[in-house]
Amino acid sequence: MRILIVEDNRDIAENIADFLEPKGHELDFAADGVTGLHLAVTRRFDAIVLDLNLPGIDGITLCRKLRREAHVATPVLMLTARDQLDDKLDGFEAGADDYLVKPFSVKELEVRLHALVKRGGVAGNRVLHAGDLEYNLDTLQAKRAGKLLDLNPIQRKLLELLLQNTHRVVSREELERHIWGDALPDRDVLRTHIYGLRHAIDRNYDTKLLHTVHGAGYRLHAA
Amino acid sequence: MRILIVEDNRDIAENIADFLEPKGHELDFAADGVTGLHLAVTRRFDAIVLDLNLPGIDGITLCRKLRREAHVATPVLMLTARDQLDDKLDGFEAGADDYLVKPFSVKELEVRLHALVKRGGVAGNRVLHAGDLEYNLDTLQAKRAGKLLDLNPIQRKLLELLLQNTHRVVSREELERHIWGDALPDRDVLRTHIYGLRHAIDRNYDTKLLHTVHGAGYRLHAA
DNA sequence: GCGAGCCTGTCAAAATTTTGTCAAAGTTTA
DNA sequence: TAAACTTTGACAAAATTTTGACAGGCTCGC
Repeated sequence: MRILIVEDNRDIAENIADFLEPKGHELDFAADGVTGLHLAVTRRFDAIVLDLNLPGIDGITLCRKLRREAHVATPVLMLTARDQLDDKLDGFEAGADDYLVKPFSVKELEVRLHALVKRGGVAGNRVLHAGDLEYNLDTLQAKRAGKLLDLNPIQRKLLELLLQNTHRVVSREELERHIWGDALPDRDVLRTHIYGLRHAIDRNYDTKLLHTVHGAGYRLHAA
Repeated sequence: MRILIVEDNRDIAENIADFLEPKGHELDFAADGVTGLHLAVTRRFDAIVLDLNLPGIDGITLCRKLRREAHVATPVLMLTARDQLDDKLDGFEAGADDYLVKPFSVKELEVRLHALVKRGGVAGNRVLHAGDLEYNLDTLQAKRAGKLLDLNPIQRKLLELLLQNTHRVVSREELERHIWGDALPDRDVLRTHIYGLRHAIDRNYDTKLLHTVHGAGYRLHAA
């Protein structure tokens, strides 16, 4: 599961990480409300763990914004201190789906997250766009002008990163790291994959979307 | 709210009563599983509080019977001891909607009950669909084009997760964790089970529903 | 403006990885 | 014990990734 942890207490965050990451969950962290909100709306998560007390924006406000303004339906689990029991009702009112009282067992957290995701997992449906090109992160389908494109895994990863950065040039190295992590290949394999992606995306269309910026990288944009 | 408390510990039951009854809730009590089950099916409640350890029938069994046999959809909140954390997963699997670890604050119990009822015992949707394929979570029967399919337990779990995510690609790892939890098998057993499920679902039909997304996972969808 | 040297595009064949298939051997359950 | 279920393993098929070789394009110093 992809989980966002919004928690300013480093110890708690680490505790959670130590327990959940070995189990194969992917975690992202935010130490304050603003960062948390930003991550929550720009990326896709299966669940969000939200501390009630945060620097910047407090948890309840964040949750409310998420639901009312950003229309993000990702399940939210709130962390509250024992003496904030009364705030919980507000939490539910703001759109939280569950909560946990500190101190809590990480195991319990995991169980609850599972339950949440199982129950409400429908949310998602994030789609990236650029011109008449779109890419659905859930179905992993890419379309151009409504027509399905046939992409292989590496092409999909390339497209994902490029679409998340349509506003700027993405360097070769960024692309390489996005695909291979730190184990970069020792030859210039990327060239071939860009070639393939370009074919898939632009071959049959007049307006080209994938542009090369010599010496800098690539950029995906209409016009 | 009308609430059924199934709890053999008299002290705990009294505690709950002392807190909730003055607030205007109507409580019924059962001190063992059989009585609890009987009350749960013969009367109407807004929520049921269920101890995991009960004389007669244990909580999980009771819950499962309630959902699978008696088709009662009333929200269930389970009470577990700290060291029964592992049972919780079973609890959710059996159809519980929430749980609380003993010792707990009665106030917290009330908050959770409120949340559960508000959510409307949403659990609802006990039948999952995709195209002309359907799977009933209560009876555990799967049908394609109205015809019963013969599935084994692992195939059912696969189908369940895939149907809960008809819109998106489900990774091999997600599927594996759904079936085996953290004790993943060290060989690629999943392959064989997917093969089996595919046979059961698609073999005799023209439109295939179970699709492989190479390098990413599987996806169940019509068309 | 000119060419050397680097960067990038092109493509097909080879190498590798992933997935499908199925029967037989083990294991659990009724 | 029999029946049902799960795991193992071996091979086939499909798809993807890498390799390598050559061509064209871009930049920069001269």
